[in-house]
Amino acid sequence: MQKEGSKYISGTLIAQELSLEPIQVRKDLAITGVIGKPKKGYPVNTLIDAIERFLGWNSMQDVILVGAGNLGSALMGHQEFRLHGLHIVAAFDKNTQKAGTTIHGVRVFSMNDLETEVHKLGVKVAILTIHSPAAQETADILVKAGILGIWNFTAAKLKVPESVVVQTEDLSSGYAMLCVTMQSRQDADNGSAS
Amino acid sequence: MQKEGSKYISGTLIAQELSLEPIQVRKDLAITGVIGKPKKGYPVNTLIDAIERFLGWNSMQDVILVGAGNLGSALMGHQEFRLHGLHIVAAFDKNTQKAGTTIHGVRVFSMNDLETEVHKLGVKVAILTIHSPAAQETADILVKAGILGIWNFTAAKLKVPESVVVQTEDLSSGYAMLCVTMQSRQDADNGSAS
DNA sequence: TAGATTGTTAATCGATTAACAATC
DNA sequence: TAGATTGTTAATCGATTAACAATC
Repeated sequence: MQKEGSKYISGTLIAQELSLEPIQVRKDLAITGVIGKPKKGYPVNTLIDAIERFLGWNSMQDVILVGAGNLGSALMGHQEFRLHGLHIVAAFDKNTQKAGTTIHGVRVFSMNDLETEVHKLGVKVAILTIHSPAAQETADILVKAGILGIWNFTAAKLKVPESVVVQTEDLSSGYAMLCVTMQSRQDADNGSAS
Repeated sequence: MQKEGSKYISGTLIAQELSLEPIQVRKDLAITGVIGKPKKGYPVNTLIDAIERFLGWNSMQDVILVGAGNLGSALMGHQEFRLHGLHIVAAFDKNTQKAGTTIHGVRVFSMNDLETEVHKLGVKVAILTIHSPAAQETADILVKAGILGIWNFTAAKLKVPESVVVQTEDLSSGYAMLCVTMQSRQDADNGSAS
């Protein structure tokens, strides 16, 4: 809508586009504090700004990545993150052979350099893409280094001080969710057919 | 507990281990249908079996992957999936140069072969790891080929028939969640300090 | 003015948590 | 028996949805 030069967009239209109910859209947009005009809708530019600010997409944040394996490397090369304020400035791996190399433009360090680099770079957020069994001990190292937010891609339920925020992205759980939903869908179909 | 030879485990202990409330554990375990013994707890072997069956970890499921880029390749090489019943049997990419190659042991095909291969392999689930802008049209192709479950790693909100299940794993949303939680945590701290 | 759309207040819903009798 | 633990039933909570007056 912004590209098309529209000044306003209605919650009704957004809802239609996203297959949601208008009330859902209005409630969500209320969080941003943007006020709409009855009959016209919400001011497009203001709304985009507010949402981007709310989601933290307006400013780049430097983060580190721990575990430069398959998944870690993929995330370092994931271009879409740039659009959403995420900048990976350094990676760490327990495999000392990787230290000194560069993956998708990101320098890889030894785990021993972690605390020093975190202080030097002043980063507050870490992406955790190591194997699950070593997750807790690595999280402890991150917390000790002063990290305040952990984006956790392992299956481990991390125990951290309450000052530290953990966002877990457990891929296997996501897949299990898909399977369970498909299964219950199928059961429902069979049930109704009998 | 199974390795240690214990026959029973109490919900209280599980809760302690996972930093949950006992009632939460009891409610969740009730879904599996396993019945525990007062004073002793739940039978360990039976419980593990039931949970694995519920989550679909007991049987391997063949799936395809569409979009053999950074993220797609990482998922093909992700060993942990094997433990959770997920087996990627073929990959597809719009880049015809990749067709015929093998990534982490998975054969890559042209998008043109998708429908044929889906029928030949009899797969019902697809992992979608392409760029967001092309997500909807690719989802349409998958649906047309008979796919019933889509594990969606793009930021797009896919529109599919109600017979098809979509599980979206939007990485950027996950990161936004982390940022918003950290922000509100910080605001709360400042608020209490004033 | 008429009607679409907002924002607020109330109602519904589902999930989480609490309470407690049953039981090994 | 005493006490820990389960499973069920009720209460609480937060989020989603509905209803509707305000307004451009």
